[in-house]
Amino acid sequence: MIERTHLRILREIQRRGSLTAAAEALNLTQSALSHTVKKLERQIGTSLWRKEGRSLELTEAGRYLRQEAFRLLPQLERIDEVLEQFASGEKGTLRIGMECHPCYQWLLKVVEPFLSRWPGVEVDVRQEFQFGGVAALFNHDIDILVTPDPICKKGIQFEPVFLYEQVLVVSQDNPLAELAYIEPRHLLDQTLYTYPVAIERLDIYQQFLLPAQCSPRKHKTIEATEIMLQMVATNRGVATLPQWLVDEYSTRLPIVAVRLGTGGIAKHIHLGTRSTEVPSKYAVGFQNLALKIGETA
Amino acid sequence: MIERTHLRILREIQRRGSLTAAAEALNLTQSALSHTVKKLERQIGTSLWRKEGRSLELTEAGRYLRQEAFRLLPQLERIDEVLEQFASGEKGTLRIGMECHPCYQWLLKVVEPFLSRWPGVEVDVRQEFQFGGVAALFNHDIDILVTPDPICKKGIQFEPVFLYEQVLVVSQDNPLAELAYIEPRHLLDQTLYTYPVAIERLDIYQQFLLPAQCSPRKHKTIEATEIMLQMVATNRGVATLPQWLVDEYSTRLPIVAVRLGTGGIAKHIHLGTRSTEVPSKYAVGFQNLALKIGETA
DNA sequence: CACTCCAATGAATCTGACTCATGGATTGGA
DNA sequence: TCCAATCCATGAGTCAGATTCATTGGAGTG
Repeated sequence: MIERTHLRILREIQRRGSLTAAAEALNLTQSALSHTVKKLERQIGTSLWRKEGRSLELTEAGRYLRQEAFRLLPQLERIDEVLEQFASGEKGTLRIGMECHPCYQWLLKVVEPFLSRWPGVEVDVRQEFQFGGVAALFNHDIDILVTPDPICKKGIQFEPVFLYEQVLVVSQDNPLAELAYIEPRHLLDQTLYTYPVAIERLDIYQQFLLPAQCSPRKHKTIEATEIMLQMVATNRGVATLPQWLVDEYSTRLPIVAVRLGTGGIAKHIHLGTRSTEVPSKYAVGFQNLALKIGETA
Repeated sequence: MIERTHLRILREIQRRGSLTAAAEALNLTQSALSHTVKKLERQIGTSLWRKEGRSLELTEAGRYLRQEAFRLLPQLERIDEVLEQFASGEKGTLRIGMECHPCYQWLLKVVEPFLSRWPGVEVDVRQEFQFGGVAALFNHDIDILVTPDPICKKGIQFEPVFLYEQVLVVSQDNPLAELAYIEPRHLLDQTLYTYPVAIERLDIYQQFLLPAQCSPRKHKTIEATEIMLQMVATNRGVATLPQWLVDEYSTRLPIVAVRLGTGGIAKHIHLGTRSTEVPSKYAVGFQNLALKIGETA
């Protein structure tokens, strides 16, 4: 069985021209190399060198093996390098799970500087979880969970990275646009657009409408943010979105953000990670970037 | 440093699904494998598996290494195979040196069955030697020397493989064609064609003309046998060639072979080899084939 | 002929790969 | 829920084989 050392010996003897010099290059004694070579030749049943004067000349089998050595050794060395990168945290894949629709817009802002800071790292964003984001974290399907609803559980830790206010978006033409803040009853005759998720996960219901035992005239779900806002802009209904997200669209669309209730609805984007293991360098780097961007926003 | 065993472990754990099963497949204890894996992980500084329940799941670095294992191991195993072929004598290159021009025709008859008998062996025929065929044998430039003039020397052995008669070739129109045998004086008014080699190596001079102190009217050299015989056929001159070679052309060309002297000139093709080393199986096979074909001819 | 360079070899040593014995964790079934 | 089975981890001890040391012998060189 040809081992890596054998290939290295072949290559080094070729490069240095003599067994003695090769031994030195390999940090071995001449004797060690001679023994190893003899053993290899005995093992494979054919000689690889023949003595020519006081130096060595490769046999045909030896020339074949030398050729393979020069071909394969760089590949093995490349493996070492790549593994080193994995070990140092320069290389890898960061799998990010998303549990809130608008978070995606925010995530894009973090991913961009992240990718240029960590050129060896792939980013993989997943949004559909059979058993929820926390389970996906547990199963190692993702490494970081982006969610506004941290579910404290053993082995999982959450860290808030971005504070924002959830607001009502209405058309400039909507009378609600004039109000200082919205009360639940204001929505009684409005059509409400939301992302298609369970009502339990919609803050507008949980923190605003249900406590006041109100409900909108109609509730429609839309997947795409852009289209949802176009519906709002043309005064077909109202929607709830993060303040910062509305700001981004309000220059292009005739929409207005209005506070929900007197104090507004405050939300935090949290990053969830497994607390049982040491995170990769780049995962930590991602969290730091997320925090930094959360502060400046 | 990734070693071949590491790659084998990666592959076997993948194939068998568990470390214990892989250990069995590799003729090792589960403990040995566990130790080796741990050591490897410590060495490269990153884990390759993580415990998932009671089985192992590859990490990203592990998946990378597994992929490389499945890519590289077959190549290493191929090397083992090829070296085995070299060792068994199924594979290699037989380098044949030629010292006589007409020998080439004879050689072709041997090479053809040789190539089909030894499919893994390359044949390399060389004809130009700076310091002669024997030196080429010594320098390992060739493995077998085909020559009619064995030069006994220590470390080289010769074996006769083919006996033939050297004859004079003349046109059917040439009066010499009627003779039972040629005497030296018959060539005094003939043009003699030979291959372009030193006169010392031409038997027609050494064994026939010079002893009788005769020489032909003209001596011209031609490299190609076919053209030489066409010159002879059109009665532009005469030539000396092996009997068997003339026989092959005499059906197509109006030429006749005539014995040189009363007893003729007998020649042997010899095969020279190095006596200091064990010849490869296929070299021995070549000699046997040469002998067999020499007998049937 | 002396000297240098290089490889081969035998004996001694020492590293590290492997085994043995055992424990802890997980899983499936009674 | 408990038991048995399965799987991996770990520490201690063993042993083969890789390596070194010391020496020899051959082949060029001046």
